[in-house]
Amino acid sequence: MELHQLISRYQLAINTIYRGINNILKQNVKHDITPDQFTILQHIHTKKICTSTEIAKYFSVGKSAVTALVTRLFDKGLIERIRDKEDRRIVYLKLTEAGSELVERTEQELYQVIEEKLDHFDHAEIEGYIKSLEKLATLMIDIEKG
Amino acid sequence: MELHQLISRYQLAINTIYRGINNILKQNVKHDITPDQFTILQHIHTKKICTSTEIAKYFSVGKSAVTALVTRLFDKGLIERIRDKEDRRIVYLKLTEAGSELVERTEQELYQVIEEKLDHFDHAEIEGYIKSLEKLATLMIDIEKG
DNA sequence: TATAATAGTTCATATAGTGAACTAATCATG
DNA sequence: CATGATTAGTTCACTATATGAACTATTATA
Repeated sequence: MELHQLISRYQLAINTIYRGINNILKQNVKHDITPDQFTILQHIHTKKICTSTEIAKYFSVGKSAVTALVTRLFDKGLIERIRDKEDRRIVYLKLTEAGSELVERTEQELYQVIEEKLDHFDHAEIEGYIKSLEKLATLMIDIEKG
Repeated sequence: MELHQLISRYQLAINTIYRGINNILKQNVKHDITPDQFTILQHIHTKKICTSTEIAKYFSVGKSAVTALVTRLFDKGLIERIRDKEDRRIVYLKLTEAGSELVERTEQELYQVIEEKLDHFDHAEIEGYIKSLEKLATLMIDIEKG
């Protein structure tokens, strides 16, 4: 099997999967925010607290894009900006009570939808696929570093 | 293993992988087009010929978004619009000579970059991951249908 | 033939991205 | 310790992509 062909199959598969997930997000992330905004909220939620620069690096976008996005979420009352007292350049981002609730409620809704859909399939088989995915993710990180 | 936890791991892995690919695209798709535009060109290239409506359905976006994107590609001389003679509502989209060349050249460049990176890893192992990915893609299509 | 449906475009508007120029704060070195 | 470099974040002008409603033109159908 040629690497060339593998890459092409890989690209097709990953696009199909990603489109599928994105559709599930589009159809189920309600509450007046976009899928992108939800992704950022989710990121802050798992990190508890973080900065714009961290988000920009993690998602590989410019800092100005993050400022704009964060401002929209701030205006909706979903995150707060807290200045560091030691280093006053840094602004920490943290979910507000409303933001946490929104993330948790939406995750629950998403899980319910996905679980219903996955219930017809063999769980052990699915777990196998996901382990492969995780190894691929590790490989991707290795590739990006070196 | 709970489904809930599996989904969460899945989401993290797929995001990592997708971000990685997107970065490779961003860094390597030159030639004055965006990654989104390249994706559409690639789609038309594999289909040989298709319509705006097909693209809109495939990528789950509105027809007006496709019109805008196609217009940009048309203005760059990368695709042509051909009216159906039987049904004059339909406009077929096809790559121009320049468009085909751009897709093929860019794919070659991408493959070269990725192959270099993958060369340090076990090919059989990678093939296993990709087979898992493909099964997951099939599962995703099943989920979307039913 | 009148009415539905379909393919695609146009328009107003919102979101998300870039990169350059900027402010403010901190670091680092001669 | 002063000055220059670096860092964090914002602002601005601009572009790309997305939505949905209203529209034109064409074809299908009852």
